[in-house]
Amino acid sequence: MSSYLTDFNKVFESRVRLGMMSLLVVQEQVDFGQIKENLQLSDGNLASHMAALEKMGYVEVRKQFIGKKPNTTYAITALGRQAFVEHLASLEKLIQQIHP
Amino acid sequence: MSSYLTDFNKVFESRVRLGMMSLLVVQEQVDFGQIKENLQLSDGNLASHMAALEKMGYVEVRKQFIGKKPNTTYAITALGRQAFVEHLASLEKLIQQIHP
DNA sequence: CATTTTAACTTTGTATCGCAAAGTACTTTT
DNA sequence: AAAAGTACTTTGCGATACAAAGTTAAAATG
Repeated sequence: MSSYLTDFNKVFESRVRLGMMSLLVVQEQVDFGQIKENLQLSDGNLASHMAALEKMGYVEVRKQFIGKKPNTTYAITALGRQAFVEHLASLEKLIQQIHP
Repeated sequence: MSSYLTDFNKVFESRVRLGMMSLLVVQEQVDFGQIKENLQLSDGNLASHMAALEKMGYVEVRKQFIGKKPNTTYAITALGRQAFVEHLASLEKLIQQIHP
């Protein structure tokens, strides 16, 4: 397989996880509600896709209380940032190869 | 969902189909063997992913004999080229938004 | 002529995925 | 006490991905 394809990260082949990482890479803290609204996901779907990113070590969870309400925020890890940036670089490379 | 994500084409969310379209968009004729070798696919996997692209009208099949051997080549359609270029444009847009 | 090979599939079986809906736990608001 | 909010987990089901094996038809080989 050509290198620019093997470089793609399997975990980012999902529209939902791509969207999550896109939010997390530009904003250091994103909470459950923001992600849910922005990506229009059900609670369960959000949780399971986010769990996949956590499992890879790409995302960290922070649980806190805001006032009296529980609040879950997510943050990208250094590893996650690196992996995502590399994935985007591979995409860019593919695009370059196709219409330089 | 943010627009740059809804614009993604579901059929191109697969590494294999992305690879196929990448080959087809730069080379007008690509045959079964070339694709198989380039993407390292089993016959069956190749055929079924290609069938998905055909079903969308993105790819055309051309069967012929080269000498005495049967030969199947694939070619991108105008529709396929358009869809793929739009998909790449959405990816590019995402990348731009993330690190302009 | 019979067997094997080649090309390109199709079928089958299995494992994984994606998603909605429902259920859970704990707390707060009413 | 009951209802609602937050963040899940579980369940169930249809779709997907893949390898492996089976199929078809012609060609090459013995």
